[in-house]
Amino acid sequence: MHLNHMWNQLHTRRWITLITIKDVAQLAGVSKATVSRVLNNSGYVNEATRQKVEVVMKEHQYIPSASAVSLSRQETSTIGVLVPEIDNMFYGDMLHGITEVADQKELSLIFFDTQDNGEKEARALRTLSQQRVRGLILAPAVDYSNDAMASNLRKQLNALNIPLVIVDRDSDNMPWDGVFYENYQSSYQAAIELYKAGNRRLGVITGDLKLKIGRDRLEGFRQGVLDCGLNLREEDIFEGDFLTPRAYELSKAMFHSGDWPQAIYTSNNSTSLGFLKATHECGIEIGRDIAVIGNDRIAILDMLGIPFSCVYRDNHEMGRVALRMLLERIENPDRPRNIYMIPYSVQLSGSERITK
Amino acid sequence: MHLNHMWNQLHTRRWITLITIKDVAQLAGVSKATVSRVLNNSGYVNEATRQKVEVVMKEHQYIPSASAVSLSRQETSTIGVLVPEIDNMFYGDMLHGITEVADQKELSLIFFDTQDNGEKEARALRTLSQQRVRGLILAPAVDYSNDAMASNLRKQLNALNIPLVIVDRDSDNMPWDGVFYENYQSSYQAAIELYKAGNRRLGVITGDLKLKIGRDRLEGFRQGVLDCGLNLREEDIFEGDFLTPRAYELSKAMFHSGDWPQAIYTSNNSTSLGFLKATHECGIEIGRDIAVIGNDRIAILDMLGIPFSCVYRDNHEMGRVALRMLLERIENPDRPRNIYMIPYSVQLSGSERITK
DNA sequence: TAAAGCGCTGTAACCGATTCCTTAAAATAC
DNA sequence: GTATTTTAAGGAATCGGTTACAGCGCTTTA
Repeated sequence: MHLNHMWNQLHTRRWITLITIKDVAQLAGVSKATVSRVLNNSGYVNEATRQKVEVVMKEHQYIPSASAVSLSRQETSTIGVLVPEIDNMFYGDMLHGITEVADQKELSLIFFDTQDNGEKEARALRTLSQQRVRGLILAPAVDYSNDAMASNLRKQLNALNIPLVIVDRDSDNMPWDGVFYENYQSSYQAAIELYKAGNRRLGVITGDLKLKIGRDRLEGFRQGVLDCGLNLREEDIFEGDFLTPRAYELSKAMFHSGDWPQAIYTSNNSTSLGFLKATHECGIEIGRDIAVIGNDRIAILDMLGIPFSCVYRDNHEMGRVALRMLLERIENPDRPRNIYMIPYSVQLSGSERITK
Repeated sequence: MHLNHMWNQLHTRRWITLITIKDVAQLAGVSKATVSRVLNNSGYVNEATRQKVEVVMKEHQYIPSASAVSLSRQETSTIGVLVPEIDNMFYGDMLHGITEVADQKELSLIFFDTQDNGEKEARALRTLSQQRVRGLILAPAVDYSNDAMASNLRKQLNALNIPLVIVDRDSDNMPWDGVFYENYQSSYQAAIELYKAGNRRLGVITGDLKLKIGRDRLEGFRQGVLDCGLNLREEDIFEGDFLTPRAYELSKAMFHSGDWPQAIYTSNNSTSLGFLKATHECGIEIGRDIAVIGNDRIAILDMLGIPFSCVYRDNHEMGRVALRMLLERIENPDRPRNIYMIPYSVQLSGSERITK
């Protein structure tokens, strides 16, 4: 109280030099070591001494410096989180799940948005490494087994040698833990559902096929179509990139061509939106002119009562699981690689069927 | 390369002790000070020496510890970001804007989701203070001039004495910089638009009136109604909380009552969604049974071609402005308080009018 | 030719914590 | 009453950087 006041006087409006452990020690008439023991509840401290120190700490609002603690303990209590586009609801939900667990475990999160850009991802990794984060949750921007940047990024990640959980976007032959989604199976299921609803000519707007997640969704769907005794025509495969604008363009072109599949599978939420935008603009009516099933749920559509069938997973849960898994890895660095597959759910609303 | 290898052997699968400045110095045959000079491009360094050091750094993938740097420099390069609910698109967009600028300026973000909870906010502030963040962007969970928790939080923020920008949610008599939105005026405008569209009995689903932002939107709307020569009936003011479930309940009750205003103003995006959900469930048709204008744009509705008129601002821009403002404050702690009002836009789509 | 200045580098103190080691007093055992 | 253990607290090294200062060789200037 008194000290703070003095400092305020000295450098008004400047960065206030916060009170340090040394100050607390002096004010309480003990050594730094003792204050540290009080702080961490470690070792022997006489009850009276503890009280004395605690009073001083409270009175002066002592807050230990995380940098100093990290430096001397040789570890931080921050977790890195890296996602490709935070303005996609999917990652918002996931991040929410992560923050929930982080809050419980008193961890801080350092956050990066890589904007689907491999170079930004590399930069972010470097920064995270400087920060000496305790662990990392990574939703990669690129396919780590494929992309041109990949080998660099892999090297970087290996060099970091940090507890790591990959979320959402799998790559082949990765040594790291992961929380993924049954991309193949859910997409397979999407085909089945479209078939069961009576559609016989099926199409798909794919995601980015440079990503394994994109290929898996296409191949799962394709296999589903085949197993229904149908075939997936080449011209009914529209190669997208998981983003809205491209899906929109593809869909519009498709409708303008005048010839399209009875039913379409859209590979993620952004793709679905692009598709829906096009249907609206082209005067196409779902349930009359075309049927659709999407990957990813779009909560707003449900609220509005707009029928939109989908296969999806719990994004929120995905975030929670990811951080929990990371913590287990941190606890036990030697345990074998762990992969958790978030199960998919099917939500049928009628949009997968042509009724009119 | 060689060193890393050795370490890998020693403690396999353990946290690798990264190479330090001391190691680099030794390997390059110079002192720590010289390495530091190379690192920061400060002071005199002979070109040959610089080369030598840089080679060693590159070869051994030297990455300086942020904790050590912060400790000795007495400042960090991290910014704290605190939002009430990251799974609301609004904050996702804002965060995106923030990350954009942070990336340019090579700043790290420490992120917290307070879930509209004052206690979590207090905890987060404590953690941020430990982290000695360079500055803080805060979208408060509570009204700092009103709420029961407020005085504690205010005290805490004052104690932190950290460069601070408040975003989105204003409070009275706050000494801090802020980036806000023309809540009063935009809501006033909403009333005007509803009037111009021919509606004469207007209603509102408010936000949380414990928040200034909620009160401003209500009062702006009320004044607008009055200035149109109408009055805002008490029974046409539905007191919500900015969240979807409550707005949904209120709207449903309103429709069940059989008597409702010609036009409704919904106070934010979540409120709009609750309202829309209710209209759908109750078989109410917008444009026939009721007109609506919302605060906040809902991008998906535009894509789907669902008419939804609104007053709104650029959330993305809001994030960018906030961080830029924060950086200016950090540069110049003595400058007078700065407030930026994000202008509002009006988007009319027909939903503000009853045509059938 | 001596003093001053410049370019370059190293030594050592420091930032704010933790922790090992030591010492001393108090409590307990024999 | 002495030996041993337990409790309590301080001194000092340490973590990995930054930076003020000193020193040295060489060039420039009076």
